[in-house]
Amino acid sequence: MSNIREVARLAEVSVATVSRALQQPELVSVKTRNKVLAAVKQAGYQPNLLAVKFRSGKSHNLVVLVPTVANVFFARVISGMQEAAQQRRYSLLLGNTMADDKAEIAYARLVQTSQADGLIQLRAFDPFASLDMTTERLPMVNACEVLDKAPCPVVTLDNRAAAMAMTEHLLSLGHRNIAMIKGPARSPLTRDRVAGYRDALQAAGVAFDETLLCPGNFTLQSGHQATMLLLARDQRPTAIFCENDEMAIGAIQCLKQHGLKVPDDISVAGFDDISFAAFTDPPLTTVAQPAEEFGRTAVNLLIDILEQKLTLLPKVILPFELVLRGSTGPVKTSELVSDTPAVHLT
Amino acid sequence: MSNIREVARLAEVSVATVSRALQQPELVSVKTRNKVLAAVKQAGYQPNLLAVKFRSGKSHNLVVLVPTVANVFFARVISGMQEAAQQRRYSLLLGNTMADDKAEIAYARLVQTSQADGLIQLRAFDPFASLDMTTERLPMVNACEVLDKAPCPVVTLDNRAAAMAMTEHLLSLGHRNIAMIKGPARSPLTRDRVAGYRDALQAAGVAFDETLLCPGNFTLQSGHQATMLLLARDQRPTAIFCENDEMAIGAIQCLKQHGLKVPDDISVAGFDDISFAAFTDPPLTTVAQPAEEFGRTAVNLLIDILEQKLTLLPKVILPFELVLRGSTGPVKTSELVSDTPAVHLT
DNA sequence: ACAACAGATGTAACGGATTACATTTGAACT
DNA sequence: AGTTCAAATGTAATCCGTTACATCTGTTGT
Repeated sequence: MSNIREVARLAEVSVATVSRALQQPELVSVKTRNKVLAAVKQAGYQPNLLAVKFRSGKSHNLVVLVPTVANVFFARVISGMQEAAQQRRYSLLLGNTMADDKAEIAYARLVQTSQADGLIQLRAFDPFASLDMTTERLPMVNACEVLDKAPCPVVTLDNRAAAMAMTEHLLSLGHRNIAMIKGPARSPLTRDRVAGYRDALQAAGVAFDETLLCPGNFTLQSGHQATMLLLARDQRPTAIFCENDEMAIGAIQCLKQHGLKVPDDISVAGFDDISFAAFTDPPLTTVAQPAEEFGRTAVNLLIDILEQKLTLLPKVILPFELVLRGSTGPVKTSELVSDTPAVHLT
Repeated sequence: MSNIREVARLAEVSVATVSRALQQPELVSVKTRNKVLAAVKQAGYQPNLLAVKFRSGKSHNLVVLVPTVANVFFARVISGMQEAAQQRRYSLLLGNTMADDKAEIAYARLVQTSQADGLIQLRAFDPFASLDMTTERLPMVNACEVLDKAPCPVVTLDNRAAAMAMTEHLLSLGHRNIAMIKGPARSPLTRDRVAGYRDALQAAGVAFDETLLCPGNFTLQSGHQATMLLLARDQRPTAIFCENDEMAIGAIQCLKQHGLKVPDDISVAGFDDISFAAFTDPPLTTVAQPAEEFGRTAVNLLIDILEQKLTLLPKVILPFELVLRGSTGPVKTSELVSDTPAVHLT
């Protein structure tokens, strides 16, 4: 690979002139510039950007920590990141961490060792916290699943309000016996969605029943399994609110396998509005999140920090939207009579 | 950030000794090593890997060009890549290119400018070909959708045989009027799958009908749209073979919306075996591809080339598997009588 | 004709780690 | 004690582009 000295030799100028001709063309004469450009062409010269990065101390890389790219929602977030990063001439180093703390800490080291300038975390975990930090805090943005008191800017959505809105929708259809299939117990995201669900129940004067909360892990399978448990109950729920669409799709399949009709027998709602949500049978009622916008915002925020265009650490809250499709419907009157004696007796 | 000189000063040794103590511990005395390690700790020293990479000329980064990460199949491929890359201590620079040649060429420049050591392309396009190459060929591996005469190792699957196998399955169920929803026309992948489909028809003595080939673009929507066109025909197909699962899911939804039963009225088959395939109603019959294995193999191959563990350029062909689920079934006898007079008349 | 000054170009230091080569240290042996 | 040799360590060059500073060239004004 030819280097700048080779070009300088061919153009019969100094290396400084070559560098200037390519960086700030207005600083060299037209004649020299042409000579240099000709030499560049002749030598097939490509500046070694590893050298440029080394000298400048900036890698122009961003680490992205994703619990799993196989999740359709995260895939959309990554698309958005990609778009923003490309526009601002940064590259993304992808870390598919399977939500493993150790793996995330290993990726965080890319920032510590100057291989990346900053990090975007899509999970409620601070990988820098466990790094022996003699230095100051490294640049980071936390998006989607955010830490309660993140030491960095966050991009999130009012999960509590969103879950409340969806629960209110189900309540308005007459459902009183609403199950929720949650995410992993420790996640603040899950906690907030459960809180929103409880808010809505409370506002409607419906008693909260802890046993209607089923653990899941955001996969199709876990939605299926949780639904099996719900169907085994003495008193079946009339609606199931899943914390993401994958689990909702798993739930719908389980219900059908047991000969139940959605929404006639049981309503199902999801969260995220992945592309498949509009293609289930019936189409899935869900909470739409602006996934790509999450990605774009997180990247732009991080780059703003890196380029010092930002002084304070903002908290961006993106809007959600209730998408009502066919998987939720009014509770059956027969259900009210047969399955919920409490209502009948009052 | 402290550097190696700082550590050398603290440990009262030379920078060379510090470097050796950290790289090849057997070359320094135990006493010195301990002094150095203490100094490293005290200084909070982290080697600047940008400097290491610059000096070594190896970035230990690989560019991955993906048409779209939002596609579930590619998401799985990326997971596999990630896994292999991490094991061999490489990082992945993700390029979500939307199948845009210009974007891909831009990413290819990362390799040309030493920011990445090699490139993995998941599409049938050579981004290096359009780069003014005074130098030799840059390291690349082509996987999944491969070029006909790729100037590099490829990892692929016998798409022709796979499509033939699935078509044979449909033929064995009595279907004679089998539509195919294709991918983009120019893709060799699509061409091969169409060829396999034709092979099977020919072997079974069934006439090939060009109008049964519908263009699609691998999205849910395109599967839906193509199916609309098929349903508008005078003579409806009794089976639809889609070149990926997303399109098959779109097709199933469309059929249901028109009051048709799958597979009783029309059978549907897909390709890829994405996680959602097992959760459709009915579950989707499809061709399983070892997606993660594609990713792992591509990465390992590329790294082998980079580390010169490979002399010739191999072509790896991974196995496929027919996954028979509920979306395909025997053709209805009534169909044979009413809808396919050609069969009746012979 | 000369001073003053801007514009163009060159020289060399710099960034941080690695490593070839040179030098020192110390142990083992006669 | 002196020689030999291996082990340990140090010195300085190197990777490649950028840029502060120095120098040179040519123009303008008096």
